This record gives sequence, structure tokens and C-alpha cells, in this order.
Amino acid sequence: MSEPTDPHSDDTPDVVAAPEAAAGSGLAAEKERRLGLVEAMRESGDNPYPYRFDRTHTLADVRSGWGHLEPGIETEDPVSVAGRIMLKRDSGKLIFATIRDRSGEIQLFISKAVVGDDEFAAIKDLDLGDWVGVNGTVMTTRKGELSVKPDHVELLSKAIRPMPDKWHGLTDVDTRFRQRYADLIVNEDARRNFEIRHETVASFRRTLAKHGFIEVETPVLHPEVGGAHARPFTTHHNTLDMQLYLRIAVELYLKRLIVGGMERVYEIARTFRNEGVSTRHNPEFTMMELYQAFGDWNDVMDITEELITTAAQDALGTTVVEVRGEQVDLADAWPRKRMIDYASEGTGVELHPSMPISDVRKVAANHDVFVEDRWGAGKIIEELFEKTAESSIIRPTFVTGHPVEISPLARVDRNDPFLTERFELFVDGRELANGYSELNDPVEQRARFEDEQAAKAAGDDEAGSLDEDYIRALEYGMPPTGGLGIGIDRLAMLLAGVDSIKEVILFPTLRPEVH
RNA sequence: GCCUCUCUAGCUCAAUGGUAGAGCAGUGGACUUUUAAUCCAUUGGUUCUGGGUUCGAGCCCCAGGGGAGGCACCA
Repeated sequence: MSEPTDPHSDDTPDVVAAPEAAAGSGLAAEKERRLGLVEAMRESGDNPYPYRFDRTHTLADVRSGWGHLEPGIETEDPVSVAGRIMLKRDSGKLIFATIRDRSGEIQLFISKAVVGDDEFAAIKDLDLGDWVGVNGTVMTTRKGELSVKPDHVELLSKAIRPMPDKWHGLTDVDTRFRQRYADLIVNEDARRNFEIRHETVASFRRTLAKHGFIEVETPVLHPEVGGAHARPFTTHHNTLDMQLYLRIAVELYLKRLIVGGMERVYEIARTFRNEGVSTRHNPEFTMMELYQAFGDWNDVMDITEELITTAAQDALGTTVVEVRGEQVDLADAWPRKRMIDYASEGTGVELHPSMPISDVRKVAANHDVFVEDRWGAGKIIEELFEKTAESSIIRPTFVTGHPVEISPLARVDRNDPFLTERFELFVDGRELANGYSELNDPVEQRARFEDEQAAKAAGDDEAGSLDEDYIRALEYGMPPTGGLGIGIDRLAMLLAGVDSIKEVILFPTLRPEVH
């Protein structure tokens, strides 16, 4: 409702378009024409936006029920179907229309003799993009096309705006992401990508339930930043007058639940990181994190393989995916290899976080790896791994044994005090998952946090804060625990075979549209 | 933040610095078994925005905006 004080309400030359302005067929004229049809329906007592429709069959139901019909058969089997008009072929006293619902498409065989002159005229006025409900019988045409022959076609919702090109669809990537609704209407690939994403998440939930994991929800608004190494979004609560951060991870909350005795928990968590946008990064993304009491990193690597392989089978019907042109069977065992071994091979120098920092710096300098003064040997080795090896890991591989310095929440390797029992899963050069034997010693955890605070004081603005409540929780005793995080978006990219994270996020972060 | 590319009708795309076009969609007409239906006719433009060069700019130059890719950032 526009108020009388609305500055635009006095001069409204373009609000009520003059009939002359509706001439032609630009967008404005097209909308005007369709609105005219809406108005005409209302004047004749028909609702162009009725409240509901009784559907007896989805279009897939019709296909599975009658798909075997020979050409040229007319049944008397009644069906009520509904969908959006995607194509229309008008051939005089017959109209062929293709409608689509979520399950598929089917042709309407609309005969003037069957529906009558008045309704046939109304059907002629339907536009591509309109939603219709149809009561009719199932038949096949002479050429064998399975069709519904309507007794009655009812407009369920009038489309005022024309659909994108019926053949070429929508290719402009900007419009595809901004107007995802239009993308989904016309682009089969877009619908498929989100179906794969859905199947992946649904599969995860089934696998996790099978293993006795409980799904939980923990806060999105965090008073402290922790659980990962990233810059947060900051926000403010008015009545509490406190600064809050959108979560960068859910790790510290889920482990509190392990302390509480919940034993096996997971969360499919929208997570936020205040970082650049790229084909692999969206500021908000989804991680599945799980924690399993009495387990360690080996248990967690096993469940990682099971989750992802099962998800591929469920979403694609196969465990074989194509990565950079190579057929990769996810069901093959995934190799495990230490980060320091990758870095050593990549540089030709035997590297270990125990070696003198000056030696590691020399290797870094030889490989053009930038080094901050505050970095220790462990951090530099990680940089060397990323520089020399990361992008060449095509097949799913667990990179293991991250240095303690870069893993403040992971437990020290039982065989090497400089490394942790940690792994990251890499596929196609991308990190897909991260997990470890969880550090549960409150005294050591405090010391690790304090080291991190030192890094923060030295200028690392991605370091977390010292979470006293988390330490308090550990002081009550956390059982030995294995933890895991899987990037759902990146996994969906892998399974869908797309190169941009925006293809698997319905509404990716974009700058606001300018008009 | 930096570099490269890109932006023309609702959609998909053309247009040597010289009158902005086509297909689809739309409109009018023909057609009772079409399949992106076909056939005839036809409407539709702030060429992203603002400057500049030029007799003349969709095209060349500058600035700005959106997007994409790459780099940087990114456990």
C-alpha cells in the first residue's frame, strides 16, 4: 500500500500504463498483455490464482503407469495432473502442450471437440510459464507420445513475466545466479546439481543414523571465535549489548556435547567465513561435523570413506566420478600419506617440524614460499606442502600427520611429539574434509590456546580466542574422541562434476543488483 | 585488493567507425496427431552508466558499475 505521503504517488505516469504504452512486445508490453488476461478472467468470475488443486498423479506416476502403452491407444483411465506449461504447439483445433512438474514432463493433447469452444479459447490464451491443473485421460498419439487428453484445463497460476528462451535456456551466469528461479525453470543441469546435493545430504543422514549418530543444532552466534583458522563476520546484539561472531566452525560446541555424554553427534552446519569469493569459496557454506566418543582418527577416516562413497552411490548410482578427465572409483581404498612426506618429496629435502627453523626457512626461500617471521617449522612445512603437492592430488587421498603448530585442537601423534593424529582429505586438489583424534587434555589444550594467543598478538588476525568455557568443559572430562568435518558444498561439486561452488549453492553470495 | 575477459530486444545471439539485425517468445492469420511443430504477416532497442575522440561511436579512448576466470586471501 502506498501512503498518501509517498513522493511517487502523485505523478504516476508509468504506474498505470497507458494503452499506447502497451503496444508492441517489449517486456513491459508483454506483462501488460498478460495482466490484461488476468483482469479479463476476474471480470468473468474466474480466479487466475485459485487456492488449490487435487492432483491424483505426478507426471512420473503417469509415465510409470502407462509408459508401456502402444502408439495410438486411447484409454479411459482418468488422471489429474498439474504442472507448468513449457511448450505449446497450436495446430488449429488441436493444441499440444508440454507441462512439467518436479517429477518429469508430459504432453497434453487438447482437442477442441473434447473441451468445447469456450474452454479451448481460454486454453489458447495460456502462456508458456503458466501453471495448470488438468483432468483428463491417458492416451498415446499415433507417433507413440504418451499424453494426457484433457477434459478440463484449469489455470492454477498466471505467469506475468515471460520465461527465458525455450530452446537455449538461460546462459548468462549473472542472471542464472541472481534469478535462480529462472535458472531452475529452464536449465536441467541446475535442477540436477541441486538434486545431487540433496541426495548427498540425505545419504549422510542415513549413514550417520545407521552408526548411531544424533543430529544436533548448536549456536550460529558465537561469543568467541574458535574451531578453525579464519576471519569471522562480526555482529552485535542490541539488548545484550555484546559483540557476537557468526560461527566459523561448530567443533567446540559439538565437543562440549561429547563431554556431556552424547557420545556420537553431528551437525550439518551453515558456516560463515569472512574471506574472498572464488570458484571454491562462498562466504557462507555448509559443513558436516561429527564427533565419535571412544574413537580416534582411524575410525574417522573409515567413516569418511563410507559417508562419501555411499553418498556417491545414492546420488549418482555409481561410485565412479570423473576428476579432470580421469575416471576415479571412490570405492577403491584411499591412500594415506603424511604431509611431511609430501613436502619432503616436493622439495627434495627431508623435512620435519623438529628441525631447526633456519633450515626450513632456507627450503622455503628456495621454493619461493613467503614466510612470516612468527611462523614455526610446522607452519612453513604446511606452506611447502600446499605449494609443491596439494594441487597434484587428484584421487581421494588422506594427507596425515599435520604439525602440532597448525593443529591446536588435535591430539599429538602417539608416535611423534611434533605431529598430530590429523588428516585432511584431498580430491582434485581441493580440501574436502578434515579430522583428527581430538585433544582432550584440558591442561595441554590451555597451553595450545595460549600459543595461539601469542600468534594473535604477533599479528595473526585469523587466530581464535581463548575459550575459557571450552576449557572448563574439558575439565569435566572428555572421552577419547575422533572428530571430522566434511565440506558439503565441495563434495556436491565433486559428485555433480562442476567447477564452481556457485553451481551447488542455490543463492550464492553476490553483490546487490543495481537497477 | 590486483590482472584479463565480458555486458546489444524478455531470452539466445549478429552487426569493417557509416540507417542496430536474426531466431525464440509476443501479436494477427492458416492448420485435428504435433515433438524446439510448420507456413504467411508483424510489434518490440537508454547497445550497462557517464564523459571523450570523430563529420559520424554498439564498435576507439577514459572513468564508473555488474558478472566470469585467474592471482592474492583462504586449516
